[in-house]
Amino acid sequence: MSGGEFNSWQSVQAEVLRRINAREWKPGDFIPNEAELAIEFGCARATVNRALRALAESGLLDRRRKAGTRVSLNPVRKATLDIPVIRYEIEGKGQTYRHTVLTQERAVPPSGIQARMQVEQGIKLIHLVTLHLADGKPYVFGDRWINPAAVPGIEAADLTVKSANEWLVANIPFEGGDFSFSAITAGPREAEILACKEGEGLFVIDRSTWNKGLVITSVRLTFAPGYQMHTKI
Amino acid sequence: MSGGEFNSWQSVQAEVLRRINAREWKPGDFIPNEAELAIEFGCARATVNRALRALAESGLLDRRRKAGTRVSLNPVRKATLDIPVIRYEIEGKGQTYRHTVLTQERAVPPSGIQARMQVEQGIKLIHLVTLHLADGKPYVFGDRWINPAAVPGIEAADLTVKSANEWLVANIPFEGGDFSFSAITAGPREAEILACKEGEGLFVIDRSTWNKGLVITSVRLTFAPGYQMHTKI
DNA sequence: CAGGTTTTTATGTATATACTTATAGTCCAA
DNA sequence: TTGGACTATAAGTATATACATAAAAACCTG
Repeated sequence: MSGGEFNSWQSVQAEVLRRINAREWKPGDFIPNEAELAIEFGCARATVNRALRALAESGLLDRRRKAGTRVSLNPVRKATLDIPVIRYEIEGKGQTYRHTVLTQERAVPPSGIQARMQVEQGIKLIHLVTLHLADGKPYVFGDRWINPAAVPGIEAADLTVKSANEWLVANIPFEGGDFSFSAITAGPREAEILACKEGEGLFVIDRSTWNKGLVITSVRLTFAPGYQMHTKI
Repeated sequence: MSGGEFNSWQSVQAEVLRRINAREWKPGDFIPNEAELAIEFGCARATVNRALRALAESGLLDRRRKAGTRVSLNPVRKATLDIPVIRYEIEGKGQTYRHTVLTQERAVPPSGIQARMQVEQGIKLIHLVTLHLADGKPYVFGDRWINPAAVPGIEAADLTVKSANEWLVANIPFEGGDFSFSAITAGPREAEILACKEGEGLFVIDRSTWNKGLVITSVRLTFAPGYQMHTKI
């Protein structure tokens, strides 16, 4: 034992990874505890802790107090994906960005939205339909509901200049958000707005964000055919 | 100054978050350095470091040596999503899981797969089409290519018992993976396998995983209509 | 003043030590 | 045999200290 050349948490992490990959430690196995590993690696326990904590965060190890650390049995892989602002996404591809507001109104939301946003029945919300274009071609359109009670200042904002999303990101802090990703079949409305055929499969992101218990906004982004969201582990 | 009640990195993190949300520190602003915050909060610099590091990892702060720490200008929100094993996903909903192998063959892959998997032209790979069912109904089907050179033992495995994915997860370590999410329009083949109508929008995950420079497997999962992938920030 | 060198500084990390906390396991009593 | 109390243990965290490292800023020098 006591190799003694492990003097950074990254090197400890690499060695632990190596052992997992080499199946010296198999899925489900308990690995030695921090104190033992610290002795073996010739470093402080805090260094081992740092390495193992990072691996646990990425889902490769399961750690529980008193129980110990084990190699994940069913490694629920955690992919982290960046939720970009659409303008940056388009500009990042070297295309020119433009957006137009198709409709803007105050209206009582349909019951699905009303429930999702947890507002009382009959309350009017801001309803905004916008189209984002890349090099002049439809890229994605957003059907968005905003709760004005949760967004001071929204009434005064000119959302034709900055998109609603950008305005909200810049002006309203938020605690969290729900995302769901799915596919829909293009109906007449989607086909017209996105200039695609009826019956095409379209990628959809539904998102709501909230702050201090209030749902700020709920939006459905419907992307033009061919859109891909990409990520790596 | 020197409030002095911040004695855990979580409480420091909460206070920093509060200041960001309250716009005491605005996007783009530099915040005081670790040493100053440690004095103000009445804790050790390591504690401040732990709190700020976590916030930086989640994308809310930008940190650079010597330059300092600032509130992110365009907070690229990072959502982490769990990539589940399909069986667990189905069983987690209380449904019964079953899977069938539709076809299994060794074949030269089409050029797209061949390029993606970085194998030489003309090399035969294992091609596997499987259908996963929830409560007897089609849930998702997988069109998978496996590089046998990267997967010792796959020839001997009986993939009709355990699904290919489960077998691979349990037996072959991997370093990383590419994921992409998109929507397709159901053609005759998809409609038949998934028992849906032609022309419906279907959610699709394309994934390849690799280890030691070799692409192990590349799979396209095509989900039955209505599938949603969910995540929170 | 351009270009390179040195200094300064804020974050990054390692370590020993001490204490906290969750909890698996054990023990005991009803 | 069950269920609650106790205990031992492994991870989790805080702290002071020291040093490493990247990079901005200041300083030369030709």
